[in-house]
Amino acid sequence: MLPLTPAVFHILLALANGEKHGYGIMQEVESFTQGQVKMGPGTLYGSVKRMLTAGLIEESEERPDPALDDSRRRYYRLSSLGRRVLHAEAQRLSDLVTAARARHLLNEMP
Amino acid sequence: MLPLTPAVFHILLALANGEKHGYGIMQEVESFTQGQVKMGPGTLYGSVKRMLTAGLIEESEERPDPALDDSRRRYYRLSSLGRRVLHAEAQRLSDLVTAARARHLLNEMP
DNA sequence: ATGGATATATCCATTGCGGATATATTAGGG
DNA sequence: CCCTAATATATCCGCAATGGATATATCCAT
Repeated sequence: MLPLTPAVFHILLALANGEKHGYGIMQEVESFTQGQVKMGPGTLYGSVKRMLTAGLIEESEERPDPALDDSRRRYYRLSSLGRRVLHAEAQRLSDLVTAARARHLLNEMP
Repeated sequence: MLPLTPAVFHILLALANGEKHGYGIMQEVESFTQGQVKMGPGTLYGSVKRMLTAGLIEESEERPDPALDDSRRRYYRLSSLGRRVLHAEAQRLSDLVTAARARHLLNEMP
């Protein structure tokens, strides 16, 4: 299942903080990457559909305070599989970063 | 230009240690990832061709000691652009790892 | 000399990306 | 109240990347 595509990894990472709706994921990814990664709707909703099929995420039926809600929204959360996959991918990336650091390709420890 | 595909990143990382030939890159990626990432010839040579076009790598004319050489081999090295791109991608990944760690998705510092 | 590993190359089906487009709803200003 | 912009989801489609299959040639050890 690994490596994950950047889109899938960003979506999982955004959901690790708690459930979110599609558009919210898009915004969080853009703000997190300071606008460097702009996920268009095709990528977002296409990825979400594939991730639902793969069992990485689940649609949540819980709605927040109706005053803050929007009836159009569909909320998603990590599945336990999704959390495990995210963990494994983060570990894989961490190993890559360590290797890059060993090759003097990075500034010192964050 | 970022994010890089896993194949391109692995190739750049393998070349950061010094110039290598295609097959050697394949072996290094497989051993580095403990067999988790197996880069087939289609991916390797296809990626190399694209990376030459993009100016990330250059073919090297220098041959090692003829006793250790193999006339079929084609050696590649990082270009200065390739090194800068690799640096930027490593930094990007490092930021992702930091974010993952903040979300308690990783074991402590390596 | 023969076979297996080494080495490069191309083809192609499948998949993922991402811009364009469409449509509906919500919120806010005039 | 109305109109617009932002929000929100969804699909289509061209393009690029992946990776297995295939092909071919060379090197090395037995």
